[in-house]
Amino acid sequence: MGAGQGTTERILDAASELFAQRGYAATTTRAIAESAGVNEVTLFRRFENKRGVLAALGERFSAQMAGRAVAAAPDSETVRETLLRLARMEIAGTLQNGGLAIRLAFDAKSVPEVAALLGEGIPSNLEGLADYMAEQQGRGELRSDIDPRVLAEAFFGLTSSYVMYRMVMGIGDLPEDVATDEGIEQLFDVFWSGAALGGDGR
Amino acid sequence: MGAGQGTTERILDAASELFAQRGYAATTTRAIAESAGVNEVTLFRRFENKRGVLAALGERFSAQMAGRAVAAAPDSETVRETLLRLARMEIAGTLQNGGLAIRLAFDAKSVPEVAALLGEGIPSNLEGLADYMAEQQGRGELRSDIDPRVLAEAFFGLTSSYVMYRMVMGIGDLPEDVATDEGIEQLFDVFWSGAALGGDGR
DNA sequence: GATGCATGTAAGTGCTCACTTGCATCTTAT
DNA sequence: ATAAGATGCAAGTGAGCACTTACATGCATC
Repeated sequence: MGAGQGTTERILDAASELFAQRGYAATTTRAIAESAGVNEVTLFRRFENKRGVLAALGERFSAQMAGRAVAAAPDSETVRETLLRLARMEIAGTLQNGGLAIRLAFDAKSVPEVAALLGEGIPSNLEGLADYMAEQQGRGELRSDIDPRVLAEAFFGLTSSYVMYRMVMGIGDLPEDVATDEGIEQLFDVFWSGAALGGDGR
Repeated sequence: MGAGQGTTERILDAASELFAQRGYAATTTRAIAESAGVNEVTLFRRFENKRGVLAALGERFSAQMAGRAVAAAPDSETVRETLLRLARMEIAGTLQNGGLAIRLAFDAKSVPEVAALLGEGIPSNLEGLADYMAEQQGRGELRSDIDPRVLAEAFFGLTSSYVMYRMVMGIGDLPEDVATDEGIEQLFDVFWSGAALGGDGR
C-alpha cells in the first residue's frame, strides 16, 4: 500500500488504546506496531522514537479538546445545564480516548516525558473551573460556604472517577450514549444538589 | 546488625512508597533496596522475588484494613456522622500508604500479579457501601430517587479522587490532620447535601 | 520498464532489569 | 574465642526493550 496516511493514524490509534490500558512505560513499541498491523520498523520510520508517538498523540488529543472550555456557555443556559453539559463533555471526551488522559496523569509522576506532555493541563483545568465556580457563587447561583476549589475538585472528582471505574478498573457498565445516560445525570445530580444554593438551606 | 526484623519492615516501607509513586512495574528492586538502605541482594534473601514483596505488602495492607467496615457504626451516630467518619477513614487509610491502593488499582489492568493481589477488594467495597446506602434510603435517611450504587460511587469517587489528586498527581495540599481537616468536611458536605433526604426537596 | 517511495524481513546493538553466585564482614549468643 | 546467621560487595546471567542497519518487495508514476 502506498497509503502512508492511514499508517500513521493506525499507529496512533493502537498507541492510544495501549497507553490507556497499560500505561506508557508498560507499552512496548512492538506491541503498538503489532496492534496497528504494522512492522515495528515502520513505527520508527514514522516517529523519531517512542516519545514521538506520545507527542503526536498529545497533539491529536489537544486538537480534539479544543472546544471544551467552560467559558463557551450560551447565555440561555442555566448554571445547572452548563455544568451538566460540561460533565457529559468531560466524560465523553475521556471515554472516547479510552481513559488515556487519566492513565497518563498517573504515569506523569514516574515518566518525565509524560509529565512534559500533560504539562499544566489538569491543574489549569481545575483552576479554570474553580474560577467559574467562584463567579457563580458571587452571582448567588452556588452556595458560598464552600471553597470554590473544593467545588471544582468535587466536580472533576466525580467525572474522572466515573471514567476511572469503568475504563481503568472495569467496574460498572459503560453508558450507551453519554449525552443522554441516566446514571451520569444521577451522579451529577448528587453533586449539583450538594453544590447549588438553596439545596441545604445555606 | 542482626536485627533481621527491622530489615523486612524497612524494605516493605520503601516498596510501599515507591510502588505508590511510580507503580509496580516502574519500580526496580534496586530502587527499593537503595531507598530502604539495604543491599539489593538482601531483598532477594528476604523475599523470593519482586512479586513476593508485593504479596507481603498486600498482607500487611489487608491487616491494616481489617477494622474498616461500614458495618461497625455505633447506634448513637447519625448517618451523616457515620459517612463522614467513613470518608475520613477511607482518606486516612489511603493516604497512610501513600495512595498505594489507588495506584495498584491502575496497575492491575497491566500487571497480572497486582490484579491477583487486589482481587475483588474494590468492587466488593463498592457493593458493601451500596448496600448500606440502600438501607438508609429505606429508613428515609437518604434520598431515594438515586440508585444506591450511584450514591456509593459518588462517595468513593470523592474520597479516592481526593487522594489521587494529592498523592499521585501532586495537586492540592495534604491535610495536616485528616480527622479534623476542614477541606475534607467541605468536600464531604457537597456529597452529603446532595445525597441526604430533604436537601433538595425530593 | 525504470524510478521512487512506503513497507516488510532479518539480524543485531546496547541498555536496563530481575535475579544469582561466591566470598568477606559484622553482630550476637554460647 | 568461636560458631551461626544476617548483611554487604563484586560480578555476572539471561531476558526484554528501544532503536538501528542492510536488504528485499510491492505499488505507483512517468
